[in-house]
Amino acid sequence: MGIQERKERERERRRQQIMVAAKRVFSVKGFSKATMEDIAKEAELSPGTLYLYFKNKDELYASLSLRILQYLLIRLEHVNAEPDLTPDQMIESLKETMYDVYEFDPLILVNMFHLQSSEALKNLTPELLSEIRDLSQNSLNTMAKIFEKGINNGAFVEKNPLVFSDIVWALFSGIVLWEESKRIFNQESNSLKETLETAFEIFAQGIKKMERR
Amino acid sequence: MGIQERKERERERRRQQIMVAAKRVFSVKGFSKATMEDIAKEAELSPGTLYLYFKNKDELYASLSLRILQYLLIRLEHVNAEPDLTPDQMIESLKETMYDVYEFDPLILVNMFHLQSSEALKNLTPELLSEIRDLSQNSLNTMAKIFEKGINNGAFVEKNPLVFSDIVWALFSGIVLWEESKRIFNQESNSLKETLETAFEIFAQGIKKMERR
Amino acid sequence: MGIQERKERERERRRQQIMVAAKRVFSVKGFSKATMEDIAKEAELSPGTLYLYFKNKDELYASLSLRILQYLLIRLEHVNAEPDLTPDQMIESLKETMYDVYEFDPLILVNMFHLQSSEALKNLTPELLSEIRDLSQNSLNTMAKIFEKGINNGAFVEKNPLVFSDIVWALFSGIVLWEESKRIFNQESNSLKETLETAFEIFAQGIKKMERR
Amino acid sequence: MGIQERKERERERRRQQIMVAAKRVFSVKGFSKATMEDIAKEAELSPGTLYLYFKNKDELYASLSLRILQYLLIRLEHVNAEPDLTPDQMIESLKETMYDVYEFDPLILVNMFHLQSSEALKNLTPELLSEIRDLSQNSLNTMAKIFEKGINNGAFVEKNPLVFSDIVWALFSGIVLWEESKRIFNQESNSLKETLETAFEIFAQGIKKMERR
DNA sequence: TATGAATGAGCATTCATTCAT
DNA sequence: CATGAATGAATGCTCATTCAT
Repeated sequence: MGIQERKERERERRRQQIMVAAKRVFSVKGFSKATMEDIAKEAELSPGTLYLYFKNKDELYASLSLRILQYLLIRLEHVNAEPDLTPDQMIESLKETMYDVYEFDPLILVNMFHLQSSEALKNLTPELLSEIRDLSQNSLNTMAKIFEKGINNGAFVEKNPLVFSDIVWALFSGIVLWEESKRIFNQESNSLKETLETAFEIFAQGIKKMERR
Repeated sequence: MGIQERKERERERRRQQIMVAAKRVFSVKGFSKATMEDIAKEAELSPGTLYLYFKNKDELYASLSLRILQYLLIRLEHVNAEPDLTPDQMIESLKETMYDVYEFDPLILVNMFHLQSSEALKNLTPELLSEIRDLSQNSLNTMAKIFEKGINNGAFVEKNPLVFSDIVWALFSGIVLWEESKRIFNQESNSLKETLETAFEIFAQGIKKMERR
Repeated sequence: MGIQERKERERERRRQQIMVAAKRVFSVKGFSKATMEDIAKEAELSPGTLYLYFKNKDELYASLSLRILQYLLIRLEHVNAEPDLTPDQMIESLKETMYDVYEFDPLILVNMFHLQSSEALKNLTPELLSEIRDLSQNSLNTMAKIFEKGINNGAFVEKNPLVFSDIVWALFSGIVLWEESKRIFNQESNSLKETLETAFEIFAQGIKKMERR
Repeated sequence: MGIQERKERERERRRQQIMVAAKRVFSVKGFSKATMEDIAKEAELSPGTLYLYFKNKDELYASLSLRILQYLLIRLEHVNAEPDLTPDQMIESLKETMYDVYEFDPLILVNMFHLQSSEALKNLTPELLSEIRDLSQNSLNTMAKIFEKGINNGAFVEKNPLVFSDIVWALFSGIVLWEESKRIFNQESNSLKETLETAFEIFAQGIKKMERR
């Protein structure tokens, strides 16, 4: 391993260290209320150091979203790679993927919609921006491929697979946000798992072609 | 009309004027990047005036959410009041309600999740907070009642009506957020209407009890 | 009584009403933290009305000091007018005057030193400013005359009567301020009356020419 | 000298630099009219820097009072430590202490009564608050001890030493305030030194037990 | 005269970012 | 590379004062 490579590795370790700290802080305080100093303290580094690894606060934030999108894509490709899934198995597999994404990073997902603000996008490097775009595009496409199979083999009603993907992702995001918001407003709430379970079950029923004789 | 009443009306008009301006500004900039001065300018008032009608920035923001929740509740109660809906009609009716809510205030809804931050809740008057709580509770309950009917007359599979309500609301929120975020990332996107249409259709299929002979 | 005069009287009544309210509010909150709206509410008037009777906040404040200075002068002239006081009676009389001044307006006196700020003086009309100057000058002179008598009839040690006056007034102001500040810091404090009593007793002893044999 | 210690020393220097600037600005403008930016400019620092060393404006202000109280206490303990003072020497010593306190910080003393506002106390850290309390308590007690000696050895009339202390402090504060206020109102004024001289002389005469043969 | 809604300058405080060490 | 003190622009909010009614 060359010295160059070792350095690169070391640098990556630091980045991760910062991102882990940032995730924790953003989760608790939200994007705006979290300060760079909070994050620096959590990472046991000084504020200045953060700027050696991330151009600015927005970029640090966006990098977190990148990470979860990467994880999502890997999981979806895994589902897609598996041959011979029955429709029910496929939906089940998607459900588990979503649930794992949630476990991987429950609160960042909630906050990921911070990126919606076109103001927030202004401070991102074009590279990071397009990386995020590509990743989410790829995730959607992979999901669409999964549904395409189902349609092709006659298991699913004929619909645009891309719309199916949208609905799955929206369903998932919506449920996470919704549960979270109910928790905060202290309203009785079914567990995320239960709601997710039911939602996907309903979804599965809905897209299965009912056999008629 | 008494002088008292006239004043009250005038005051309400001003509040609306401010809220309309605030909605526009928050929509474009998001909560944190929008300044009170931005909003004042948009409303063609001075910053100080805003504080005559809203205790602080958070409260102004929350008032916007209140408005849409009020509209939602009214629409849902309307659906619930209609007798003799077939399952399909009911789902159709819900879909239209959601779509109208979106038209009523497309972007605030996207941002409504700002309220999730428990930090944001700190600056709200308890009255406003409980009003928001009650409204969303009532909306959920009304939606649940609608599903209860469907379950009772055997049209729907037996499931907790409250979970159904959650899913509808989450589905809706999720789709709006998702479409919005795709628009911002410049990804090709199906129209909101189309996605909503399909999603509710799938949902309807999923919860209907299939008659077999 | 002419209509002109009646109006003048009415105007004076309003002024007094405002000053009474102002005194109460300034006493509780201090000059800076008291707002014109606070005072208006206390006077059951609107903020705008205050400005019909007082040019600005500083002037309203200064008018209060004027009132107590007027009261002080009247009392001192009374003491001076009394013939044939023994040294002890004279000091006693001064002590009571000071105590009554305190009772007349305990907290404004404490705050009267707000006027020391040369910034505060900038907003006063020259008339009001010179009125305050004259009144305090007169009070001092009257006090000095009282001491002059004591010196002339051999009862007091020979010293500049004006310095005596200064000391009396400073002693009094200091004690009031000091007691007040100890009260706020929750330190055990002798009652104002007791401290005043002792202080004047000491003062009397100090300036009396002790004749023996 | 360790690096830790050097930093601490540097930090203390900055604090002093800010306090010196603050003293100047508060003296001229008074607490409310002085802005943090004024002080920053005077200290040739930026506004933000002030907050690295003082929690807020109130705390910066209170720290000034602390300093003078510390100086007072040291001087008083010095007086108390000296053995074999005659009554006259003791009073002389107190007078000089007071005069030096005035020289040390003439105008802050005038403003020290800003702390009387219970509103002002709200923003202070409990630590600072209790430090101020303890210091003034100790100063009073030390002064009381000084008088106790005088009473014990029969030189002073028998009176509560604490009341004596109160009077001395009040006398001093009162004179400073009074001189200052006369200066502002452009009234002819005896010099502080002369008034102080006379006042203490009178005080000394008043508390001395007159020897009779 | 009296009102009180509206004003807008003013200010304390925060915090992302920089840079000398 | 790492630091963390310093920066200073930015912003929410206040309140003395005005003025149309």
